[in-house]
Amino acid sequence: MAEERSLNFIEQIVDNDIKNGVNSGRVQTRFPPEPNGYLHIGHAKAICMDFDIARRFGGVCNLRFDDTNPAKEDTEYVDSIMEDIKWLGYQWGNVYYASDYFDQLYDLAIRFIKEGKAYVDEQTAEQIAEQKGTPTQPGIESPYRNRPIEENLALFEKMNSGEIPEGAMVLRAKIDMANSNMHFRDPIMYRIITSHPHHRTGTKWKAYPMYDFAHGQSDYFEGVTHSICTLEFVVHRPLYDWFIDQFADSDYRPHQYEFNRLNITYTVMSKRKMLQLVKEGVVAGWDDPRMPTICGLRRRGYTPQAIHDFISRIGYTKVEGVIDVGLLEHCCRENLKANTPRVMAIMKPIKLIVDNYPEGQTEQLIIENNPDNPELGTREITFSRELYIERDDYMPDAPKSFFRLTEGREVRLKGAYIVRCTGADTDQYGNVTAVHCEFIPNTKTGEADCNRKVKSTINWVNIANAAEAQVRLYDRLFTDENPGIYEGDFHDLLNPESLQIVNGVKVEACLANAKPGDKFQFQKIGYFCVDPDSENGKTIFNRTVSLKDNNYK
RNA sequence: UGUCUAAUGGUGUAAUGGUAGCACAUCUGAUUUUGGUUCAGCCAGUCGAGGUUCGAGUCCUCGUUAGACAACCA
Repeated sequence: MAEERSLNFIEQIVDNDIKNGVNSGRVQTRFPPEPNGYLHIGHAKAICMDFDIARRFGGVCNLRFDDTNPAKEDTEYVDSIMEDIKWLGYQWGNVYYASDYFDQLYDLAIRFIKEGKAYVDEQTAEQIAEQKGTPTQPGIESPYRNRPIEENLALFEKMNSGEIPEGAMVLRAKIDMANSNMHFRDPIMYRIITSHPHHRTGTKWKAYPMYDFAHGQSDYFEGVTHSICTLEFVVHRPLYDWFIDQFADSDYRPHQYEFNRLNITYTVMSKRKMLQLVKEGVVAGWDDPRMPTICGLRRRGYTPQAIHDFISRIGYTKVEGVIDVGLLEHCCRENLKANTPRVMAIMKPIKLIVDNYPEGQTEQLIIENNPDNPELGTREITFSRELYIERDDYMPDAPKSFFRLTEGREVRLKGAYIVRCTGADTDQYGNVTAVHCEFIPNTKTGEADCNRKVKSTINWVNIANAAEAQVRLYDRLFTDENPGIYEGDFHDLLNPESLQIVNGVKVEACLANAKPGDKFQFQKIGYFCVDPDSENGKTIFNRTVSLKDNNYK
């Protein structure tokens, strides 16, 4: 690659840190998902950042599950997260869990108490919230703030032994109730959770650390140098640094950097809303092809390459914006274009009878799988007197701008003859039941008259050996460009036509053997991927993305 | 009426004090055995006002606008 894109702002920081010998010039990152949902394309952006920084600067990226809230977390998610990261093409150095550090964090909390930097508060959540103040008003101190150290120690131990019920007490850092940064107003370090066992430690612990008391410490324990996250954590950074400064015993420090999270038009990128869509059955599951989850995109037919291309094009900055979903689709087409066979599928079939082609006769034609990529080879298709074509490819009394079949007009049947339309049969209601045509001899590829000019080439499949398929046409889940910021109920914005199922689609015989995950271009229609729901004899195709919009239709 | 973060074509991003460039989208024309692709072209931008400088998108000041933050979530 001759042209090298410029470094993004975080890569520049890492580059400078190495030059300046910060943390001995070491680079260590981590991807820290909470195992409480499936990864989505926003996570993919973070994954690419964390892993690519490590790869590019000769460091390591570890996987760390931020599992400090047993009420929300589950091993189901751990497994899917690992699968999705691997699918994107990355391999972590080590797998860590924040829960691995529960002992260390507990000891650290005790140290904070002993140093007079933490206290047990037994007010209700509401009282604590009230005393927190507002951004423009300082908070007020808890009446328990100056409890003797020995009492704090004893109560904290009880918080974790099960003697104190959930919600009755918390451990708070004693910092500054008037700080302009709300996160410094005596943040909660530990809370009690007894209603849900932890997915790894079971019921061993009753008190669990909060994010702010766990994340930075975990980074420190592991030796992370660059702790990269999204912009909403900017306000947490001073606290991240503060906690570490209280106990760090060397010059080494992890540093947090933040980039803009990914928003895409016509979709939501919040785990909470996605979970809601799944639970309410609005979509069929986390891997529903309409979901922006990694597994959803995979099932939809997106490739890791397409996702990487997309991520590299959108870049990393500190500006919050919304990416046009059209860019994602562009990257997908771009990747699939040369890598998928192009086949013929007829969505709304109507019979085409070639009246001057002998009844009972067939011929095998050789057709390229992808004219843009000869490596994909060729295949055989069967031509005969009776074919299926798209109903929309015939129009009686068509205007001049219609390039396809109408009485007297000629089109090419893709990979076969040029035919002239001679008319159509209609039923008693005037509906077209079959189209008639005559083929023009010597117009097949390579034959004498093959260069005869026609306005259009249309798709067809042979009736006798066509395979039948179900096609699932997916569209955007929301009708609004930015459903994420809609103030009302987001159900209002759901697109009722986000899934359209088409049965009775006629496809080339060769597709009868297609396997889940196989990808094709249905010529003139779009890119399709075989769905795992397919059964023997009933192939289901998901539309990954349509071809760019036609001028006509 | 707090703190923090940011502001470059419609959208996303680059230019690291020295020619404002790229991509997507839109539109136009050519090519095409996909009304796809490809190729060529058009349109279109530094939030505002001062200042520093030979020179400012970039540095400084003051505005304006937008977003984040007041979970026992992460």
